[in-house]
Amino acid sequence: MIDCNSFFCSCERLFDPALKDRPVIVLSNNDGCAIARTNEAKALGIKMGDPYFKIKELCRKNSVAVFSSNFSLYTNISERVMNVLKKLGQEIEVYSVDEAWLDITGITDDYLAYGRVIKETVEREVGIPVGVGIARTKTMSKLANHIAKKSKKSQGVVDLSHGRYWEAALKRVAVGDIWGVGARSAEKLKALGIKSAYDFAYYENDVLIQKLLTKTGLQRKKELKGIRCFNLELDPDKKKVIRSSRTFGAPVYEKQHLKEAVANYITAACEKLRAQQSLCSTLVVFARTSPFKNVPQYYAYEEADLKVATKDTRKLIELGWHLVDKLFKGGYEYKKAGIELHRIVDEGQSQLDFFSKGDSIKDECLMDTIDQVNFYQGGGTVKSMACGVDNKAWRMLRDHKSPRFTTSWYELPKVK
DNA sequence: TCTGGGGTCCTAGGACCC
DNA sequence: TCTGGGGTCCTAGGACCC
Repeated sequence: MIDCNSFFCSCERLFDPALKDRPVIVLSNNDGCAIARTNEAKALGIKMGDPYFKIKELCRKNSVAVFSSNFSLYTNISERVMNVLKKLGQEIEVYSVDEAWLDITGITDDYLAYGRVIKETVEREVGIPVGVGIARTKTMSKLANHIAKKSKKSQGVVDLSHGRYWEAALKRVAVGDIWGVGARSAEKLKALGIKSAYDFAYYENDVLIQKLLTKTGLQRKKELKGIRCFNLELDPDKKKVIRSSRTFGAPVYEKQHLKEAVANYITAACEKLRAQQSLCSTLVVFARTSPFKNVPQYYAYEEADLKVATKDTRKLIELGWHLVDKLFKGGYEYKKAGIELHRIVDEGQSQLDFFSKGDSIKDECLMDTIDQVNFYQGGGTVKSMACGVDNKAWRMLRDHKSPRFTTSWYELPKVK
């Protein structure tokens, strides 16, 4: 298991060496809360998910470098990391933007040394620091990675593939830090006297564990003892749900603005839908007021089915607007809206309807062409007028965004 | 003024079938 | 006195992940 350290922050540091040793944080959309922190920032007491307005003063006093999230940059750097990793193992499963599992079975007889090679290679070729955890199962390698992050002595690489440090490792990790054991499960286990990963692995009543934590919970327990239950997923499944939602930069009061936002979200979701060669036949639209604000609250949710599945942005926008008409109530401060595409099926496998038509060849060609134009000319070059022109009323706030150094010709770093 | 976004898997229970 | 047995599909909600 290879995991990038403070990934988003490390991406920002990559293009500004002066940030080395300085505390750095990256904020969520709308500059809402902290979603990535370097160790220096963690040491200042900044927690994951802390609202920015609450820590602003702390950041100013300690000259914390603050960034809005810059996902085009992070995604691109992530691809580079994964490409380097691919060359270093037999098989790879990219687990998230900053994590991957690599199968290094039989590549070496010294896994610890090879782990260091992996770490050094990524750092040299991409410039992103990583931690490496090596073990026989996914759950154990996650645990090894967890220790690699915490223990200074390990220098970022921990090998638990042999028995030597295995017990000690289980004893030093709290049960709630096991991959897949969240707060709720940890609480239930505590009631049984299980505190460490070691207690968990050696708890004798498997039937009770399955009852409390379901099948996957028991599988994780087995994995701690080296019994493999989760394999590398080399061919990731297509998405079964595609969601797009945003908090607004400013509250929205007008139906027309809500419709614009919804049209934009549908556009983004449909691009993903077409990219995985799927169709969908259920659309969900929701909108809500801010639960943090002392104003009249309203949560609205509507869904509708199409007779025949589609990937045509225009059809779904039309349906989406219809749903906004149904759910909109005036007099509320809308702070967030979103859409979901459900009942997703593969192209060519959708159920036809005797009386209604699916997407025509012409529709499909139009969508393909728009996707290609937007790919080569930049997102949003061609879009539906339904998406609005300036979106000023509700657009996201991003006051601290770094340039898209690696994905926009206009924002390339300058060399003096 | 002010608190993110996008996913997956599992289970129980309802509804239905023969 | 007193009404079987075996199965599937779907959905909502819980829990978890990054």
